[in-house]
Amino acid sequence: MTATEGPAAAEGPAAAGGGAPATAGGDTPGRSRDDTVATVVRQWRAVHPGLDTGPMEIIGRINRCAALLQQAEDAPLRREGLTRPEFDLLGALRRTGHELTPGELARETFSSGAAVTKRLKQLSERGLVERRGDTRDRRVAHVRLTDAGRDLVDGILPVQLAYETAVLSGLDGPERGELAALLGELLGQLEGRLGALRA
Amino acid sequence: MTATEGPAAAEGPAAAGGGAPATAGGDTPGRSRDDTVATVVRQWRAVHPGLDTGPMEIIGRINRCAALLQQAEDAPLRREGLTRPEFDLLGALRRTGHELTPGELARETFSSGAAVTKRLKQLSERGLVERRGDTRDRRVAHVRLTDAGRDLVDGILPVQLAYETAVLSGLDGPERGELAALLGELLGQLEGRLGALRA
DNA sequence: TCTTGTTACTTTACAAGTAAAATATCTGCT
DNA sequence: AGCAGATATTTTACTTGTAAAGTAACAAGA
Repeated sequence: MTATEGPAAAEGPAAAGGGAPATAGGDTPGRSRDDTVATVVRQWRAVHPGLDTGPMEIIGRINRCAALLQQAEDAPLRREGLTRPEFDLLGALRRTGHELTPGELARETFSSGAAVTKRLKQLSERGLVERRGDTRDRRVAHVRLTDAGRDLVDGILPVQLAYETAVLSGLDGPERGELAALLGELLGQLEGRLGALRA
Repeated sequence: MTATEGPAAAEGPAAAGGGAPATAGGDTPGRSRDDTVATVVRQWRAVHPGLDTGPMEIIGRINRCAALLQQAEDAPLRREGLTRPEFDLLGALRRTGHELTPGELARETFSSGAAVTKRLKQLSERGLVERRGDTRDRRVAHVRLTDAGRDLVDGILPVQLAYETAVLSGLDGPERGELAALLGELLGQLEGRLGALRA
């Protein structure tokens, strides 16, 4: 984002900047609840009328949504004494269905190796994961869920999904589909191209 | 997100879950770059066929996009020796155009008061902000940008916006407009209703 | 005027992540 | 065999955020 769209500051007016007005849910009845980003972008435009604040409308909102969603969704996890990164780690083991090495967990989980090391230590102290050394290559470890770990994940997952469904219930079916598709396209591009941009 | 959509783990298939298929840019020529979330959701569905993984497609992607965007966009800021939260704070002062109290900065910036206190300390040591006590109420302080602070923000902002534009260039104009509108609607709902849900 | 409650901000103790260095082990070549 | 360079993971030192307590100052009623 431009200036202020971290989890912290926000940006941009309603739907101006980018391109076309909303396709589907732009100006339906009770919809247009003005979001914080709209206000922030308005302020920026008043101060710097020349700048194209379009990107703020997307990036600012993504960041702000991510922050709010995370805060909200941490609740069910905390009830079970897990942080999200911890749950992500356990979830990676659960959904792949097999053992993973710390390195694979780091990649799967988009976090650093050092962070994974720390989490594994805690999770294994809690009896949720177990590790075993590779017999061929003694540098590598293999991590697997214990029964308790698997049960914990399986118990939380439906609750989380139900909670998420409730959180998204403000959008109707078609809107959710559109949003998912657009985000998927953006994400695909970001994942494919960001390395290049960064260089 | 459900299980794994923090900045860490991801989720869900392409566009299935939610509702309608993509409105505009669903299956155009070279588009459908498969994103990580799609893979993750596929894995979850294989393990738990009964669960509705729809929310993952949105929430997982928002989180992942936020993580990638943040990493990418930190670059221009770091060049100037700022973290994003620091820039957000300076930006809040710049875009409002007047002094703010620490408390207002915390609200404007969506961060805790303690965090603002720390940042202000560092930023004023660097000569980017100044503080003065309120004469009426000696509990409150007023923070303002120094000239150096203002120049720094004004110098970075265009670079950031240009960078963001480049990052979003994978989407065409109408898609960007749609995405901004949908995110705006979601965010409006989240900001208005999350407190209620949390309760 | 005391004193109770609130507000504004800061401090402290602590949890968690990161980058860079450290360890240990493997691979391929000579 | 022996060594140079890669890999896999952990360790260390440090940064930053948070929650909770602490400090200071205001407001309003008894």
